[in-house]
Amino acid sequence: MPKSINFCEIAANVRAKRERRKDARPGELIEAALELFVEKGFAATRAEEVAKRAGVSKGTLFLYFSSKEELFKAVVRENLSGQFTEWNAMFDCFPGTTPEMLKFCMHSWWERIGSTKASGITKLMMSEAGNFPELAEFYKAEVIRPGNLLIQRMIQRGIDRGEFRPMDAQKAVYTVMAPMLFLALWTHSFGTLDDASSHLNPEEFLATQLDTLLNGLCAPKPAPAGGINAQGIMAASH
Amino acid sequence: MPKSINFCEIAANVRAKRERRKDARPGELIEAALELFVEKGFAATRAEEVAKRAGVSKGTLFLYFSSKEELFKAVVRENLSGQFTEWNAMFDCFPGTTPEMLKFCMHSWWERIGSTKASGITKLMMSEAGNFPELAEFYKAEVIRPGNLLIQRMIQRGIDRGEFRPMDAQKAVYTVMAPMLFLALWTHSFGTLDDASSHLNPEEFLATQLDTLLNGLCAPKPAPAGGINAQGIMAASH
Amino acid sequence: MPKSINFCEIAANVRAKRERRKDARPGELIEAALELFVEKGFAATRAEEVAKRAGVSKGTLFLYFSSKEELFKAVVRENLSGQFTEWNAMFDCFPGTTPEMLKFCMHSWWERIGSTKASGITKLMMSEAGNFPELAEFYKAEVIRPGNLLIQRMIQRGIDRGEFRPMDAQKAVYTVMAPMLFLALWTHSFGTLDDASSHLNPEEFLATQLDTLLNGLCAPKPAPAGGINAQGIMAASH
Amino acid sequence: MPKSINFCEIAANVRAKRERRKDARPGELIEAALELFVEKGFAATRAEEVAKRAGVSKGTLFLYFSSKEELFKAVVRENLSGQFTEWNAMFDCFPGTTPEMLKFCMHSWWERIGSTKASGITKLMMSEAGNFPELAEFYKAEVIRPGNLLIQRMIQRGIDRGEFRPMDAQKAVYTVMAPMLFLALWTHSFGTLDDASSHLNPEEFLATQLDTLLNGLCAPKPAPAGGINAQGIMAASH
DNA sequence: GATGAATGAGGCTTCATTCAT
DNA sequence: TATGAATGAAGCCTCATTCAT
Repeated sequence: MPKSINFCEIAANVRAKRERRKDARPGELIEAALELFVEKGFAATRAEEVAKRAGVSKGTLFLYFSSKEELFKAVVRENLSGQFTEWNAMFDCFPGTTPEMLKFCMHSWWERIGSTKASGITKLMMSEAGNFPELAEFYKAEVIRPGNLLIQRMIQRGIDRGEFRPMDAQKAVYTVMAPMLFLALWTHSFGTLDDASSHLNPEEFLATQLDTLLNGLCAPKPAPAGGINAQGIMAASH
Repeated sequence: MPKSINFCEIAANVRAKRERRKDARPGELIEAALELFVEKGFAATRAEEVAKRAGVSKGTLFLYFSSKEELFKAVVRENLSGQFTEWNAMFDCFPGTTPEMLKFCMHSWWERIGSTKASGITKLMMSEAGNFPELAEFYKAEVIRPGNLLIQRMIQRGIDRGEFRPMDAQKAVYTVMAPMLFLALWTHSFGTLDDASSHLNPEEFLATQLDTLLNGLCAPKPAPAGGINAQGIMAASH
Repeated sequence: MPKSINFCEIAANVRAKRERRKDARPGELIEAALELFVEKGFAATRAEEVAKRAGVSKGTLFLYFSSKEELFKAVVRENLSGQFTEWNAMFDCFPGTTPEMLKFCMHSWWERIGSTKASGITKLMMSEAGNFPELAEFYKAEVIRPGNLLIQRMIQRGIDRGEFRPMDAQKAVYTVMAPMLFLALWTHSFGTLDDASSHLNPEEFLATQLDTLLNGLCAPKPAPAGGINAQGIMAASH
Repeated sequence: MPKSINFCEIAANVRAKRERRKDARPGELIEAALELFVEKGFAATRAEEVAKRAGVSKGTLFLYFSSKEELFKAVVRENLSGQFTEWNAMFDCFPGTTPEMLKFCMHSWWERIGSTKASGITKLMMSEAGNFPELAEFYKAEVIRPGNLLIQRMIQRGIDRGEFRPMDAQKAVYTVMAPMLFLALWTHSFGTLDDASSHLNPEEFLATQLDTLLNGLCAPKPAPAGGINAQGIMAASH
C-alpha cells in the first residue's frame, strides 16, 4: 500500500473526484432550487440564493443552467416527469385488477411526490402558471398531459374489463386527480398553519378519497343483497 | 373670461368633486387590484397597472395604501366574509334533507364564489399564503374556520338524522371541500390554457363530485336488493 | 402685479416648466449618449454613465428609451436620418448645375455632420456593425440607403443633363461617398493622434477630393481653351 | 499493463510533445484571435472562443497572454510590418513610370492586404484606436508612418520626373490612401450586409479610383489644345 | 505546462416608492 | 388631494480571470 504507488489509480482518482464533483453539481443545484422554489415561489427565489444553498457561486449556477427558467424545468424533470416512464411501464404489466391499480398509483404518488418536497412543485405551478406562460406550457406537456393520459388509460382499462361502469373516461380523470392535487395544494398553503381547523391527515384523506372514488367508479356487483358500499366507505379510513 | 369666473365656486366644485370621489377611490383600487392579482399573481402585478385600471395615477394608489402588500391585504379583507352569515342563517332553517342541503351549498358556492372573480381570491391566497403568513392567518380565521365549521355542522346534522352513516365529521369536511377548492384552483391556473388535456367543465365536474360524495356519505338504504348505487354515479353527470 | 394674481398664468407656468423639463430630457440624454458613444463605443458606454452626464438617474434614462439600443437609434435619428428630409427637398428645387449641387452637398455634409460630433456615429457604426446586427440594419435603412439614393439621383441628374459623362450611377456612388466616410473615420481614429504623419486638414482634403471627383465625373467640355475647371472648384469653399 | 509500461518514456514523450507544440501555441492563438477580432470586434470576442478555435483551453490562453488586451497587441504586432520592407525595396528598383508604380502598389496592396484577412486589422485598429491609445501609437509607428512615407516618396518621384504636376506631396498622400482604407473598412462593416445598396465590387472600385486618381495627379499631356486636366486639380486645393 | 470548473464584479433592466409641483 | 417624473435598490445574466488538480 505505501510504496507501490499505482499511478493509474491516482490519476483515475483525481479524475473521478473532479468528475464526481462536477456531476454532482447539477443535482445539488436542483435540490437547492426545489427547496427554495417551493418555499418562496419561482419569482421570489433569487438565483444567487439557490447557488448559495448549493454551496457554489452565482456564476456556477449559470454554468449548468442557462437561465432560471431552465433551472426550474430541470427541477420539474428531475422530480415529476421522471416518474412517468416508470408508471407507464408499470401500467403495461400490472397483474391485478384496475381498482388495485388505482390504489397502487395513488400510494405510489403519495410516496414519491405527495409526501415529498416534490409536491410543492404542483402547488408552485398552479400559483405561477399565470405569470411564466412558457413554464406553464412546459409543465402541461411534461406533467399534466402524461398524468392525464395515464389516468385515462387506467379508467379505460377498468371499463374494458368490466370493473368500472361505462363512462366518459376523460371526464372521470379529474375525479381521480382532484384529491391528489388538493392534497398537494393544501399541505403547501394552509396545511402549514398548525391549527385544528386546517389540519388534515394526508394518508387518511387519501384513503377516504380512494374509497369514495372506487365506489363511484366501480360497476355494481352482480351481487347478492347489500351492495359493495356496505363496508362503510368513510369508516375504512380509520 | 377674467371677471366672470367665480373662483370660489370653482374651488368649491373641485373640492366637492374630489370629496365625492374620495370615498370611492379605495374601492375602485381594490376592485382593480383584485382583478389584476387574480389574473397575474401578486408579484407580477405592477402598482402602476392597478392605478391605471382604477383610473388614477400611480401616486394616488400610494396615497390610500402605504404599500403593495397593504393593498393586497385590503383586497382580501374586502372580498371575504359576508357569505358566511347568510349561509349560517340558511343552515338553521333549512327545511330539506341533509343531502339536499349539501347540494344546495355547493350550488350556492358555485354561483356566488366559484363562478365569479371571488374564486380568484381562494387561488390567490393559496398561492401567496407562504409569503404572507399574517394574511394567511387572517384568511384562516375569516374564511377557512367558518367554512370548516359550517360543513362540519352539516355533516353532523346528516349523521344525527340518520341520513349519513356514522363517521368522524371533522375528517369528512375535507372530502366536501376538496372538489370546490380544486375547481377554483384549476380554473385559475391550467384551466386557462386551452387544451383538451387541461379542459374541464366545472358544472359537470361539480355534479359528478357531489354524486360521488353523497354516495360515500350516505347511509345504506334499508332498501331492497340492488343497492342505491345502482343508479350510476358518473352517469348522473351527463 | 401684487394682488391681481393670475391663476391661469401660474398654472400655465407650472405646467410649462414641468413640460419643458420633461421635453428636454430626451434631447439631453441623446446629446449625452452621442458624446459617450463616440468617445467609447456602443458596447463600452454604460447606460448609467449616459444618465449621469445628462444629469439624471439611471432609471430616468429607461423612462424615455426602452433600451440602450433604442437610445442609440434615437441618436442616429436625431443626428443623421433627420438631415435627409432636408437634403431630399433641396434636391428637388436646386437651381444650379449638378457639379454645384455635389459641391453644395459635400459642404453641407461637412458643416452638419463631418465637422460635428455626429461624424463619430459613422465611425461608430462601422466599428460596431459586426456586433449588433440589428443596429447595423437600422443604420443601413435609415442612413446608408437614403444617402446612397440621394447621391445616385444626383449623379443621374448630371448624366441626364449632359454634365457628367455616361456611367453606371450606382457604382459611382461609392466614389462620392468614400472621401466623406474616410474623413469621418480617420478623424475619429488616427486623426486624434497629433502627429505630422497622421495629420490631415479636413477641408483641404475634401476640396481636393471634390476636385478630383468632378474631374472624373464630368463630361469633357466640347469647349475652347481653358475649361470650366480652370477656376479651382474648392477654392470657392473658403 | 502494470510492468510493461515505461513511465519515464511516457513522461518524456509527453514533455516532448508539449515542448514541440509549445512554440506553436502563441501563433495559433494569435491566428484565431485575428479571425475572431476581425469577425466580431474586440469587446464581443470572448476569450474562450479564441481558445477553442486555437484548439486549447481557456486557461492556456492566459498562460501565454496575461490579458485579452495583450492578446490584441500581439495580433497587431504579428500581422503588420513586413510588407513595408519589401515595398520599400521595390521602390528603389522599380523600372517603370510612376503611374505604373502607383498602379502596381495598389494592386499589390489589394493582393496582400485588401483581399485577405489582414485588411481586418486595419478596420480593427480604426475601431479600437480610441480605446487603446497605446496600441494606436504603436500602429502609427509601425504601419501608418511607413505607409505614408512610401506613398509620399512615390508622389515626389512622379513630380520630380515630370509625370505628376507639381503639388504638395504630403497632402496628396491621403488622396491615395483614402480609397484603400475606405475599401478595407467598408468590406468589413456594411459590405457584409448583402443588400444592393451596400454592395460594392472591390476591384472595380479600386480601378475606378485609380483612374480618377491618376487623372488628377498627372501632368497635362504636352498634348494638343486645352485638355480637360489643364487646370491642375490638386493645385486647386490651396 | 494544461485544463476547465469556479468565481464575482459589473452591466442592463424593472419597478415599488417618493416628492416637487 | 392628485399627479407623474424621478429615483435607486435589486435581480438576472455575462465573461475575464483564477486556481486546484
